Amino acid sequence: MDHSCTVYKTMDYLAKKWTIMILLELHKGREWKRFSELKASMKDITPKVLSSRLKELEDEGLVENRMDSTAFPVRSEYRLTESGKDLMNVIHDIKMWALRWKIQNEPCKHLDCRLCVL
Amino acid sequence: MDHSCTVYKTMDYLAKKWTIMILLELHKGREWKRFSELKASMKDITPKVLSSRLKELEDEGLVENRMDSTAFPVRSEYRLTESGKDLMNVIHDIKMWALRWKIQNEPCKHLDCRLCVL
DNA sequence: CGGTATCCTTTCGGATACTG
DNA sequence: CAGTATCCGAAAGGATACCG
Repeated sequence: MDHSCTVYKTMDYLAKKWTIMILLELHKGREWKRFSELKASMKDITPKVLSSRLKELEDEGLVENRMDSTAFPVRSEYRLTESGKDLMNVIHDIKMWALRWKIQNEPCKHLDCRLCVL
Repeated sequence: MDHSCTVYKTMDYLAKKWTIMILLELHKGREWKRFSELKASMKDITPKVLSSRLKELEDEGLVENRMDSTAFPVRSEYRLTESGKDLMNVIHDIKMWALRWKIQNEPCKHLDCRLCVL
């Protein structure tokens, strides 16, 4: 397997567990979201996984973080970058493909599919 | 994590190791490709993984198989279905996104990026 | 040829406790 | 609050041998 393939590399982190959901949460509503807020919005995600996904997405340039260390407790927030927002269009294309060819699929349950911001 | 999300489910099998490469191989050149031919074209893939990926893709309706059991040795061939071909457009969109935002990436090495059928 | 069966290593992610 | 550290079980995938 060749990890130099740009498509492969992209899929590789996008498909990790929770990644899409995190992007989705960051895409909804207000820009900046706190760690605890993200955690609360995703039932069952563990802090370890959330932390490591956010770090990966930062490394890939899809997410940016700002921190206020002077505050106590420390305030840390995340949002999508421009490339992150643009990626949501691609994810939308994936959804459209799926709806074109997978009509027999059950609608998503964790979110109302019609309200899904994807 | 909710496995009812159609986007998540799609990403889930697309990002498995070798899947994209297999789709790419099926997308190139002649329609029907033999098992051994696919295997030979992907250095290092094991028969177990190739077999299981092809099965997943068949289950998802992206790939179809035809077999001639009367021949000896048995002749088995695979090709993309219509939805599989359509998915290549989505994969192309992913590539375009990556090229838009990841210009600093090294070009792919396993294939000449400019010749890549994606 | 076109796979399957078996074994084994590595990676992933869940659970939980802890800290500045 | 915003993570990190540790431990653990499950699952993925590589290596290899084998079979109709």
